[in-house]
Amino acid sequence: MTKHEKTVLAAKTKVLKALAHPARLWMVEQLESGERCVCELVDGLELDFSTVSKHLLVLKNAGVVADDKRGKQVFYSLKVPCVLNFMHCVEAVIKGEGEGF
Amino acid sequence: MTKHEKTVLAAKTKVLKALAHPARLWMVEQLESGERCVCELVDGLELDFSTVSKHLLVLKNAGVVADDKRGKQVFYSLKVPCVLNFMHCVEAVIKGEGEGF
DNA sequence: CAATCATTTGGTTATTATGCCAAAAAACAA
DNA sequence: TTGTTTTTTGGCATAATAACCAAATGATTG
Repeated sequence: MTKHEKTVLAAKTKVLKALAHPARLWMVEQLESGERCVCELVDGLELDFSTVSKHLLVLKNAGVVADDKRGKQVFYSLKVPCVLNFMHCVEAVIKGEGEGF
Repeated sequence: MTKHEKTVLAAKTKVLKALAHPARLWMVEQLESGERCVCELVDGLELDFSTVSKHLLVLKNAGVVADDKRGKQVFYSLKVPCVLNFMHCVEAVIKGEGEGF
């Protein structure tokens, strides 16, 4: 494996890791229907404000979401909606349909 | 969030976590062009046989790959090829194309 | 059966991730 | 300015991952 291939692999992995946590995946799914402020996400999850904030940072660093501060609130939005298409495939895995898609 | 929603989320997360490691993702990509025995995957990665074997177990438990023992060798194959479609989206994230797909 | 090859399992250690609390910032209101 | 609201940051304890080595298993060959 070349150095470049390793770099590409690491970059892909970073995105996947960002999505690979229930709280983060839930937030990404919420953002499918539009932006949300941090407080709305905290309400949905049963986690500390600081914890949610850190999860959002992980998603942001991976390039999955964008943040926009307006007044006292920070609104997060989905930068790359295609990540959710994938979930249909994942659902196929879950249902054990195999060979799908 | 209902108990059922949590269960679904955990199942999706399991698949994503399985893919979210460079060695495992690399192996999945290799399997795109057909089954491979463990030894072939060990050759490509610079990892111990036992480490590769454990990574394959993670992928198997997540439902992403299937194993088939034939003679002394165990062949792994991709159960759900659609996981690779997703990588096009991930590549869009990496390139910072945003808004893609 | 003994020896060998391919793979898995068990155990240990190092690194990374997660969650909470407390405190700092940033924007606004009084 | 002082206080209030919203979010982020720092620190710490605990849990989950990942890698290696050594040993065990399973299938085949001599």
